[in-house]
Amino acid sequence: MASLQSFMIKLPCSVKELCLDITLQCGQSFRWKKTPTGKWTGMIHKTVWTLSQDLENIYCVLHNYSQKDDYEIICETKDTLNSNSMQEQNSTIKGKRRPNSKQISFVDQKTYKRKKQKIDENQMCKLEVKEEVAGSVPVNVKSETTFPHNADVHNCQGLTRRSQSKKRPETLEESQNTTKEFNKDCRLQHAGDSLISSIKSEETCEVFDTKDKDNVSTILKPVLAISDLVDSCKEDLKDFTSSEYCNPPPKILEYYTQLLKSYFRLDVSLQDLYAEWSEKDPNFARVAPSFPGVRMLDQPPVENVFSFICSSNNNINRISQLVEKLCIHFGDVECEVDGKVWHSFPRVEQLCSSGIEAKLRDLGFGYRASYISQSALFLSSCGEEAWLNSLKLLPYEECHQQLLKLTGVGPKVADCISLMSLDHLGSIPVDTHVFQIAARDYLPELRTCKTVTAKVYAKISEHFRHLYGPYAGWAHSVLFSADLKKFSSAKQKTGEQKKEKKKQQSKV
DNA sequence: GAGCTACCTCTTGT
DNA sequence: AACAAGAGGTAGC
Repeated sequence: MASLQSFMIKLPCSVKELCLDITLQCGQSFRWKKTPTGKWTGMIHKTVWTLSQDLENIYCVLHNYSQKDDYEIICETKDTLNSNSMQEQNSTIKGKRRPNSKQISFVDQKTYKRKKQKIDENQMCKLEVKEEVAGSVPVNVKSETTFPHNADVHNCQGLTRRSQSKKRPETLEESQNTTKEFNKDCRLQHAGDSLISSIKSEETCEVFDTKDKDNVSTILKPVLAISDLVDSCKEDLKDFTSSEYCNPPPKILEYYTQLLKSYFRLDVSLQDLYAEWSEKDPNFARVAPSFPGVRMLDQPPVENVFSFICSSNNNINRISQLVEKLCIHFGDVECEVDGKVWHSFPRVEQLCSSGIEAKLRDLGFGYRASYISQSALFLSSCGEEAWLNSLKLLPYEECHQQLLKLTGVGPKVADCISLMSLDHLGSIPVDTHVFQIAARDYLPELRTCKTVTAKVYAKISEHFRHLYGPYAGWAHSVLFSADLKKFSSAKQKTGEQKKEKKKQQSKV
């Protein structure tokens, strides 16, 4: 394995805009693992990250950064990033990206890894060029102190920002000062030490009152273990002063920052959308405060296709196990983090090998084994990821129809893929949960239906699309998260259910 | 075309 | 302990 380095990117992003704890375990993505310290480790395309957050920022540590990537990233993204930002400007209204905008996916830019293998032989020559491109930044020197780059590229529209961007330090002394300054800045400014200690008791979660009365209290109430959040933040402050991180050139930071922003779709202002949906739907308004920052990820389509083929008749835990098996047995080794080896999600060609169906059956995929092997062959014949990406340009209905050609992909899975990796943000995947929610809270006439037939499916998805508009799929995921069993403790602690619990306890 | 059922395996509930 | 039901469905009849 090439020598790999780590660095950290701090993304200014309110927990109201992105809540990792909900977003990463509400069944969109199956590869994020929560560490004992409450952080999240997982992969974004071929990069391995550990993420944590406090109320105002997301801290992202990249584990498998290789300086060998520099040259290609700098050269290949120079144009695409520019064209992307231009497209973003063109397609942005009041901090929101227009749904179905024909934006070039970040995934398309990430083919550099494969190309990288081809030019590895010429690496030395390339690296020399790289230094010229990168300018005066000493990419090969591991700095004594790390500077958390809070560059302008981090500026997300519609997101709250604590600190303004700072000038990059020129000398070691400057760097140290800036680091100190940054650490000071990075602390929970609204929450003093007394708050940090008091916040650990559960009661104070309800009255999380700070100088910022911008309803932080109502947001973070029950669903998050706030003490965990604060603990993890404290730990990150320690991490920032660590010398284990390298100091990559600004272009590289820009590239990876863009990768993160793209993955989390941070160009969309969630708070605006929540307000809009709450106005349209009292039920949403009731549920939303306990489930802030539930955001649709922009995931690699190939990974999504096979992950959701595994999802049929399975719960999230088991889907995660199956996806993990796919990666371990057919993907490439990327790096090791805290003793765990991370594998990339297999490419289509890796899922086309002979005898794969039998192997998958042995691994416990059951009847999904043949779906996976057939779909892999189909994708291989029609252009793999490029074909999937081309579906972004089609109207939603056509995209949906095309996806149904894949064996093992029915209406629900097709909608998951459309919504989570093909930019069709109005797609509503109707599963048993959504069916139950719809019958219970929106369409009582469905209560007599035993199963989700095509007719019922269409009725439910159209209802939600009409109710919520172009980002209906995002709103649906909030309702879906609120209904998930794993978050039921959050619901229990809210409102009347909490009172009922107390009553019952006092009776005993 | 609408509706029913088998399908793999694992977890959860009784 | 043993068994049934259900799990973010789909294909085939």
